[in-house]
Amino acid sequence: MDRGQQRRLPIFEAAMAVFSEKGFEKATVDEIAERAGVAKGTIYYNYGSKRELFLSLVEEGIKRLENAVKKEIARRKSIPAKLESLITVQLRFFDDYKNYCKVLLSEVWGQETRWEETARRIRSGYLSIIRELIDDGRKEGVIKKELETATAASALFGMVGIAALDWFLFEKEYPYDDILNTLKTLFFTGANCVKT
Amino acid sequence: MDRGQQRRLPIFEAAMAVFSEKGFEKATVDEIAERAGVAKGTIYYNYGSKRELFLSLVEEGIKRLENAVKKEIARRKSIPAKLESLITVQLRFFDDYKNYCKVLLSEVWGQETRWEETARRIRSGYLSIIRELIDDGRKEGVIKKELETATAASALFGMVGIAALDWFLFEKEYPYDDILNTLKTLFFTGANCVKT
Amino acid sequence: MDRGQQRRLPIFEAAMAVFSEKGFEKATVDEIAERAGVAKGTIYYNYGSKRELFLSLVEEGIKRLENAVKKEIARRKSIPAKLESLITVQLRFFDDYKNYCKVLLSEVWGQETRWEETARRIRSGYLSIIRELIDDGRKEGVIKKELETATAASALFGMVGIAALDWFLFEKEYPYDDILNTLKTLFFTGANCVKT
Amino acid sequence: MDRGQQRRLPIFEAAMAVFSEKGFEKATVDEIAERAGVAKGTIYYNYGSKRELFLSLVEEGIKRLENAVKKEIARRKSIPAKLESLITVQLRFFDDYKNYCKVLLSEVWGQETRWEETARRIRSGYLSIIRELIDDGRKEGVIKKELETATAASALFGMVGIAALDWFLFEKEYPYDDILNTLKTLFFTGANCVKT
DNA sequence: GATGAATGAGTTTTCATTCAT
DNA sequence: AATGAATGAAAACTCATTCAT
Repeated sequence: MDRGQQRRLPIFEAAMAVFSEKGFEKATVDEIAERAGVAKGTIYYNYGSKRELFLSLVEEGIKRLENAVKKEIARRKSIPAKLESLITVQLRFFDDYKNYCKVLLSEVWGQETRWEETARRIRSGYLSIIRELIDDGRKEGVIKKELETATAASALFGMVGIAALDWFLFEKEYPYDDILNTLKTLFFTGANCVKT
Repeated sequence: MDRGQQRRLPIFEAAMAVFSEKGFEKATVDEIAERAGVAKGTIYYNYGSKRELFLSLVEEGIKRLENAVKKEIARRKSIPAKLESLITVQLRFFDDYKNYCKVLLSEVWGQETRWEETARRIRSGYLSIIRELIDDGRKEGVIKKELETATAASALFGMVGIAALDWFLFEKEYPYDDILNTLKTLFFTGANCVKT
Repeated sequence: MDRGQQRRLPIFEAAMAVFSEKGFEKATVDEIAERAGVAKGTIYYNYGSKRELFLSLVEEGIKRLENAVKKEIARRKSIPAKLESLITVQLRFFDDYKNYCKVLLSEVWGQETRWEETARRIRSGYLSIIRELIDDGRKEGVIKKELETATAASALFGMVGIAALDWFLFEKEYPYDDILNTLKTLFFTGANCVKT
Repeated sequence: MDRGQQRRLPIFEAAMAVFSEKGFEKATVDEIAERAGVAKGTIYYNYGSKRELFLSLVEEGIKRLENAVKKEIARRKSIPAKLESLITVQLRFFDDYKNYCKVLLSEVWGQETRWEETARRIRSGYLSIIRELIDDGRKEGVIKKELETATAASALFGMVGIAALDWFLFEKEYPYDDILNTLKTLFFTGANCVKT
């Protein structure tokens, strides 16, 4: 949402809806225009091209996720506490912006050739937040040294993201808190029972 | 590969290549035909439509993953050992079929409306293997009871899948074995250091 | 330049530049406005339409050519002297207004259906000046009677115009005066050597 | 007319008609398709793009003109006779292919930026034939030495071309032979009466 | 069985023009 | 008088699919 033009908001929201329902290719500018209640030309007047509209959407979303995460992390002292709120925030974000996350995963994570630069920026932007936390944790001795940082970061993102999507999109039988707890337990202490 | 027609194999492989490079929409039947070294009509003769070709590809792939996993799992006795080989096999599969996995993630996971039935089948097909293992493990007392089964299954799939994709597609600086070990450690014992 | 509005001049000049660079169709009102440093609406306020702007440009140009030619012609007494200065003036005009002449040739001479009335007026306006001179010359016995007047007029316009364009747009290796002399020699005494 | 596909000919001819009536920009592929009696896709199947279709038209035309001229020139012995038949052939060509010539002049001569390479090739291709003749004539002493070759060549092309166009497109009151004679007389002996 | 020329519905994009301010 | 955001008709081009050979 770069500037305050009132025309951009409805377009932005219609675009989010259509892109997440249809994917980038199947989404048509006609439909976005119709849902936004503006003429097709207005979209081009404001965004230049379908691709630009899409990218501005993606950028905006990731910015929101990063901000939300950074804000929460700053509040916590210990690394584990920071990682815990990262899980909480990412899960909530995936819930709040289901559609956006679907788009993110399917278009941007999937077809790196087409969104090359944007994809790379998004990935490294968000993942490096996680990576830094894990790295700091390893140095402080609260995170296992034997974990390879980058892999652990991707894994954390993946476990939260995929679990969230599967839950939001397909199964809803068990409560939200169960997911959150399961993910935290899994990440911090693993699946194995501690032998006593 | 339904039957043994020699025409189908080159088409199948060309399709895999093109779909994974371009995604379903951007891939053209013309290009698949050219790479397969057959005429465009031949594709329609053998597969009926672009969509059918794509779906047969997806089905075949998931069948291979399921078979590989089931075979390895059958060899192991204990649940943890079975889960360990599941991680190994899935990681290897993502490495062997990077392109296919990219397609899987971006097209099938992303746009459930369009591939609805197929997507659902794939997800529940593969995920239910994991779920069963986890469930059995909980009953046997080797997997933590407090984990919600479906979430843990999705999380396992997601951590392995996303870590694998990030590694294969973007960063390759650290050895394959590090990933494998990191993922196993993470899943079984978590990231936290054990206090002594 | 119909009236003295200061807004019209910059638009007029920007339009000349853009039309001659891009041609009528490829030229956009947006670009003309930008180069003129006015808002798009201002162009419509002053000229009504893109077409009107273009035509006013064309009219103005041809008026200038006609005036220049008529003024010089009036200074000379003999028909040959008048024709000689017509060649000189037309050549200079094509040099001074290269861009305009390009537009004239490509848009107005080419597509008579679209500018019908204007094209006809321009052609007959300027050509009839030449025709009259040739006709008078024939009557006076200084121009060959066997020449068909209209053809000779067109030919004179064409030889000067095309030679000028080719020189201004493509080759510049030989001096301006050579062209002028060559054209005069050619028109008055022809290419053949006089047998002695 | 590269190959013998029967579909290309009607498209080629419809394109010639539409381009010469409307000019390159105003001509629509839809209209060409309709007039050719084929589907729009067929045009793209055969020519790749509107631009390519146009250029293939232009190339083909200039090839025909060059061939016609070269053939006639080869038949004559003396330079003046060769130049005379050049005039004859060019005039006839402009008559036979009025529409093509209109396109040639208005699009290719006019907007050199857009057809750059093609325009340059056409111009130098045909003009260099004329230039060589004039150069040879100067060396042999049958063409006036004081004429600058390139200018004389452009002038000859221009006088024949513009006179032809003006006649074919606007005035038809006087017979074809008058034009031919007028042009020959003008080029070889000039407009001035020989003083006796 | 295989082919590839032909099709036409569907998409993105452009841009002259309008009109409320 | 001047502006520029908004419009929507029009155009180039793509490509899955068909079908005569």
